[in-house]
Amino acid sequence: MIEGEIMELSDRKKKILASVVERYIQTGEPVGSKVLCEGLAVSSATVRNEMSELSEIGYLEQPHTSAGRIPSQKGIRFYINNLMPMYDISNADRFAVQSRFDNFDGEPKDILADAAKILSEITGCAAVALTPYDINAFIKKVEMVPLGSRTVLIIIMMSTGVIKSKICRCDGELDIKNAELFYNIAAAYFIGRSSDDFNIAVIQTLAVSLGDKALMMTPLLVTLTELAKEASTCNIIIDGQSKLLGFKDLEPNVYNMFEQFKNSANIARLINKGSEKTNIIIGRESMNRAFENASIICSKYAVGGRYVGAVGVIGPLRIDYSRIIPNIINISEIVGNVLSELIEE
Amino acid sequence: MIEGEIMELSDRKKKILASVVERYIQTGEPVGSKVLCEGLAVSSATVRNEMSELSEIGYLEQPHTSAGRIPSQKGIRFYINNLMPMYDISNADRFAVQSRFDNFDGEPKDILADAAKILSEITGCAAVALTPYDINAFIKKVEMVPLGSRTVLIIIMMSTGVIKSKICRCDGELDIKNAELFYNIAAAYFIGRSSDDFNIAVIQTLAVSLGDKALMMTPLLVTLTELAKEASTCNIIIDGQSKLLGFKDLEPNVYNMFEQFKNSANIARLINKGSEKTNIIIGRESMNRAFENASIICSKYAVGGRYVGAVGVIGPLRIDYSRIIPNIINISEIVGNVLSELIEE
DNA sequence: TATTAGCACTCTCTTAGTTTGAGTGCTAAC
DNA sequence: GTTAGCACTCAAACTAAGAGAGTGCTAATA
Repeated sequence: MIEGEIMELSDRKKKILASVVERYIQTGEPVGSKVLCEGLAVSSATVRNEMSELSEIGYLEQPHTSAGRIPSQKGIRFYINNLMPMYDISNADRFAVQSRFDNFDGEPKDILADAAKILSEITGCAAVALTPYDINAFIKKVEMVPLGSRTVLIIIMMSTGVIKSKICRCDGELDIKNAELFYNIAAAYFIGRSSDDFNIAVIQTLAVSLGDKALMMTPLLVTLTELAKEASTCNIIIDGQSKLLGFKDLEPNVYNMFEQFKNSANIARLINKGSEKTNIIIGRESMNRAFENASIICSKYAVGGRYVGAVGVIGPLRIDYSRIIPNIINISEIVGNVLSELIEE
Repeated sequence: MIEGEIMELSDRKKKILASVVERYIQTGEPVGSKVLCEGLAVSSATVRNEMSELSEIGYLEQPHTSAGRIPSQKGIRFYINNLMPMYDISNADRFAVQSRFDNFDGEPKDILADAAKILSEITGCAAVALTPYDINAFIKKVEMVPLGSRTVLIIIMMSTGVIKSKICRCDGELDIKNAELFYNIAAAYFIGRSSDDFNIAVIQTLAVSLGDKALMMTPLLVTLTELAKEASTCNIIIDGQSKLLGFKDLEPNVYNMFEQFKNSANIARLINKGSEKTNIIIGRESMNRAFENASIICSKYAVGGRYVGAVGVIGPLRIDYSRIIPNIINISEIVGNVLSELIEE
């Protein structure tokens, strides 16, 4: 065996590696040469020789000398890239999921919460969903609704379909004139712009130009700016976290994983990684200690032809990839379709 | 010792019980007679006799014959009711928390989320907060905002200060006339009423009376009904769940506890239990297996002079009661004040 | 040359036995 | 009522031995 790294594996080695991975995923136990030679027309000794070579090039490893082999993370990666059979999801399953989104009537985050819930149910793992984030998102509509004499609800709608509202308390009476001024300012400075186009400094400049109306308008504009920021940042929704408690492999990291889940930005980066639609992150590939024994499988959804978010599953390394991957892809496509319908009107 | 149950404990027994509870809370280890006799001017044998009697009446228990004593749940209950010193929270601490709510500008659920967060930080345990629930709550205001030609956002504001909004998709163009009709219906049938006053059946009757406008109005009214229901049900907010993973005592139940947290109604019932402002639930008193090894400490907050919700902490039985209780009470009072200010205008 | 049977070897896991130490309960004396 | 003294109990930490699964290596075989 010279230069294992770039060597093309023999068919028999591939078959053995695939068997080890599949058995390991099923049982969680190291796999010995004896059970493997049943499926191949060779003796256990031959299998042992092959396994020993697969160990040398880092695809298999041994928990200890007298145990069978388990696939290394590198081995799982090779299996996924080259050996894993890819079944398509059955039409029955597809429609079962689809039907849960029919007649959907709500905001993007509700759809994504549902998607995460379904995904968690199907997979038995934790599921993550990201709300749409589009670098080109802009404010589509701004509305205000007076709730009390000095309290208004400000509502913002983004081009991504995201809707957010926030209460704002004013320093003075909010009459028709002030409302009109607010709408004019919104139309002139906010609508059609992205949240990157303004910040507190811009608001201050704007406020100065308003003269004696500044005192009245500033809280409203600050709230609007905050809203735009919030509506433009991608939120993460997690469902079924507690299911991770059931996996022994994850036990040493489960607390850290839970802590990571609070760090939306980190998770979003992980889930959105890469430019491919579907992305699988095996253990240490995440470059995050909390997930060193976890697998993250995610699939981006497209709204209006652009990838703006993703849904995914977080589980143990020995997750049932070939069953779960098509399900995640299916849901990401359904979510994309539903969200696309929402904004096109 | 005749009839232990109703016997008044001697001062020495009280002192011993208190010492056992306090030491156990601090260390988590069974407490032996040797360490206890240091604080009392008696020998360990005397302490052993006393402990043996405290065990007989069920205030102490032994993990096994040759271990020290730990307080039983009944023992902890007695300690809390009769022996625990109650310190008041320092002014510095009080103001530190108060300052985090100054200039608060938002919805009740944001305040409660902040309260839960702070409580979880202070206590190192999971914290729960209930959004205001008032059996006498009524709809104070209804608004609608068109977002697209067939999409409107309906907004509801309750007498409790709770604000909710929801998107509704209509079957036809929503012109001024339809909007006016909607506002008229809202004023006539919804505002001033509680969510118990209407349901799908009422809406159907109402729809029939609308004649050819029914098709247009029904989705709006259904959404409004759903909103009223949602805004009237008490939501629970949980923070710091993952902190429970750190407590060994809770380990066997932590998965079940996490599952329970999804059942808002159950948790709400538990947290709102009793008529006292402050409520402590020791283990099995919760009548819920998931919490049989947990303590729940909660304190109700008042809005406009009525208890409408509560904040609380969930942790192990050996939680530091005397430090945590005043903190929970403090936060519940601050939350009540902030929420009361919000609705009075 | 690739494959295989055979066998010594390694290492975990289980079970049983031992020791240690903390802490108790009881008794008899104070 | 209190205490010193002592036998007793039990968990936890070690040790030892045996079983079992699975390996690596070697020499024979096709």
